[in-house]
Amino acid sequence: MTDETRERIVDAAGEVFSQKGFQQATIREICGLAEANVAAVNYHFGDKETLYVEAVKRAHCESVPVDRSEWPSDLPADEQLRLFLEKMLTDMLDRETPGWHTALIMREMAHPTSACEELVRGYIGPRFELLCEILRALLPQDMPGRDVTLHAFSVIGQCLVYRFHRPVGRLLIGEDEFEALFDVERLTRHISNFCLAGLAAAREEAL
Amino acid sequence: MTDETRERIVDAAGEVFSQKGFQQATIREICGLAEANVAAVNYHFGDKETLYVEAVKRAHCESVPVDRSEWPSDLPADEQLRLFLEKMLTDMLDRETPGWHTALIMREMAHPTSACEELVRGYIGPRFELLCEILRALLPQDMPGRDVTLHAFSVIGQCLVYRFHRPVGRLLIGEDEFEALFDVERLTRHISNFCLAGLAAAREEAL
Amino acid sequence: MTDETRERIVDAAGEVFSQKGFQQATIREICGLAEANVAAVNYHFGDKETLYVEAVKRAHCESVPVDRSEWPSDLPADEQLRLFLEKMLTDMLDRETPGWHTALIMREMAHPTSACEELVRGYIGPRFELLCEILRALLPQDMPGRDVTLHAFSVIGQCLVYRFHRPVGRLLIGEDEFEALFDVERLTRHISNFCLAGLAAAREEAL
Amino acid sequence: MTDETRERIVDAAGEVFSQKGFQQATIREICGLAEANVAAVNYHFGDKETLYVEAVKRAHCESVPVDRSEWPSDLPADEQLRLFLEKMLTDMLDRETPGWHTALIMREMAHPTSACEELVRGYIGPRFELLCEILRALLPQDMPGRDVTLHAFSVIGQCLVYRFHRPVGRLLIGEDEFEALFDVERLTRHISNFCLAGLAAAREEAL
DNA sequence: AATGAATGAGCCTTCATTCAT
DNA sequence: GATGAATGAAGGCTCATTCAT
Repeated sequence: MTDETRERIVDAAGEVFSQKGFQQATIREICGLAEANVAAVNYHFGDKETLYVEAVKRAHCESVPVDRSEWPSDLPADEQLRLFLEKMLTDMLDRETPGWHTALIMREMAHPTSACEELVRGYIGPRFELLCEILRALLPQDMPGRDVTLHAFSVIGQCLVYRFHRPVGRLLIGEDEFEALFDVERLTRHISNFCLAGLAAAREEAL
Repeated sequence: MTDETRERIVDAAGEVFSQKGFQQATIREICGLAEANVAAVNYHFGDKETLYVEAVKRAHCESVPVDRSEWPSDLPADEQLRLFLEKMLTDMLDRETPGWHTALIMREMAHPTSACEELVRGYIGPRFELLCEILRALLPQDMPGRDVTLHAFSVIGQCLVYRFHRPVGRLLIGEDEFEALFDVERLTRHISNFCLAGLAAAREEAL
Repeated sequence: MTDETRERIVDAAGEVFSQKGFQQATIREICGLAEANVAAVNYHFGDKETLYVEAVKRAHCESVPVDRSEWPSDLPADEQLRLFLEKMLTDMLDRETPGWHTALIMREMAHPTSACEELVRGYIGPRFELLCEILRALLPQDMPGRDVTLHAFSVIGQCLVYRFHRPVGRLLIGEDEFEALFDVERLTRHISNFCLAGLAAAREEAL
Repeated sequence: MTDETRERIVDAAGEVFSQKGFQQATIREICGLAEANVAAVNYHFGDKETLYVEAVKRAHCESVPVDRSEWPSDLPADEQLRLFLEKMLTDMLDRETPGWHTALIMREMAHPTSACEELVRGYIGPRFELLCEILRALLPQDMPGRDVTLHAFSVIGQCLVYRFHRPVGRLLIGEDEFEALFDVERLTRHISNFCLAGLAAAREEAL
């Protein structure tokens, strides 16, 4: 009850920021949505930027953390990759997820601000680490870290493209056609197959 | 003389828009760079958005077109893919290229506006078509178009990630480490190997 | 405990008001300095202006009063004038005096507010009266009060100029040069000599 | 006609600034008075402060300059001093003078801003120089410059007190009584007599 | 008695746009 | 054809004040 307004503002801010970005979003709109006074932002956060950082922070703090103790590390590595992709694609593409949390994180990935550093530390970093570990099990043991990284980016890039270039994709192959691709299961299958083949080739080449 | 000003404005607009984006760029800055009057934009283009579209248009019109007659279609398909990747990565990553043309196109890919449609028609589309044709030669002939598209996105996604998520990448693995990856030759080699393995696997699976 | 906060606020207010003036000072800064809540000002004083008046009141209440019983009225009038000037200049110019009391009074003299009336009654008035009495002893006995007043203003004006137009003075004759004048002894000597000559002339003329 | 608005704004700004000071004056009020748009200030001057400086500049530029060639240097020095005082007091006290020019200059003398430096250079400085020259003719020739300065401040101080401490004066001796003193002729006579006696004493002492 | 939270009015500034020449 | 001048809407922010506890 006491800091209900503060909460409402962060929530509204996340909503608006995730849709319009930092510059385009206005404090007035945020406060309108939060049914709060414009001055409340200044009171609770100091300024617009701090509010933005706060929203980003909440976005990743309230996201399901990568709990390594819960990760099925005993699964075969290829299954782990499949699982990883499924989770990642679900997070990014699932239109059922109502909140603005992921949307804001994604926006921050495209337009990093001062909030990005912490986002990388607390959200992106751990996930990236996990992916690298999985890949390492699928790659030659003596492969230099840099090459593992290249593979990780290859995996990630194939997912991100659907999130960040959706409008271009819709124009490119037709709206319906593109939207039909937004099927987590199908994409998971395709990308994991595609990647596993690439990884296997790297293994063979190393022999 | 008469439309020299117009030209200067479009050029300055491309410069500024590509650096700051549509909203952040101001007409005053553009006109300052173009040594023109603030009112000139509205006089010549009507409004800011039209000027933006004009700049995007020029960006892709003056880009080297994908001249299919010049494309070495007689090369082996895997060589073509390698070549395609090299060109794409060079365009996107080469810091030597001074102009704003590519930068603006890339920005439009991330934040599509009304200008995007034409950009897809005149710039992205043809390149995407070319890629799909190359891939079709490397994939089972009876593969449905939708699956070819999936492969095309897999190829493109691996390239775009370096362009659009550079800041995150730098934070993720360290500035120097990440910049060291920005080597067109290395990336071309990695991505083409990775993709060719994936494509080969799709061929085998179809047997 | 109960009105300790109140005291702290008045003290902080005097500090801040004396440095920044009424408008420029903010309740937040005052309360920050007093380690009190922003609402405390309105709670204890009603509004900002009342607090200001309170600070001015304390400034002159806690100032050393002109205790006529202690004033060496038996001294020769010219010595009394010299003493008066020395006290006045010391109060106004002595940089050693740390408190905000005089500073606030001086500010109020330059920008009178509603607090001024009481300040005149309790602080300035008595001092002015004393000066007039001293001058009357040095002027023709039948001189009209209005002319005595003129002389009093002449005396005061010569002192105030150093307090209120210091910045201009520094620009006018150079910073170091001007600051060198800020020597109470020197100024006392000069002004008293100057004035005594003027007073003597008035006496002679009256003969 | 062309920059009529600009002129109107400076004029209105001078009016408002001279009455309310820099902080208290609002662009809105100034533009309201000038019948101009708020944005016009930004267009013509960049910001509020620059406008203020501009107003101060005009205030002293349009003031009657101290044209040394027109100054009656052949008059006896005591007559020159009388004349100087008359002019100074007229400028400062004459309620007939309609413009805001002097009022703004006076305000700047009490609360110097960045505009003060130029004001001293172009307005106050020359007048001060003139006064010093006059005084030098009335003081021992070998008197150190610093002591001449002291005398100059004594002269000026007696004038300024009527301008800057009028409210206190009114409270001190009664409104009507004080306003009755605002007679340029009477003040000129008193101050010049008072000063000439002081100067004469300094001469005699030097013998 | 005292305070953290919230408010509303207002300020300076910015910007794309329009107007008058 | 082209521009300097002017505009109105809006934005972020500040501040004294009030409210609810």
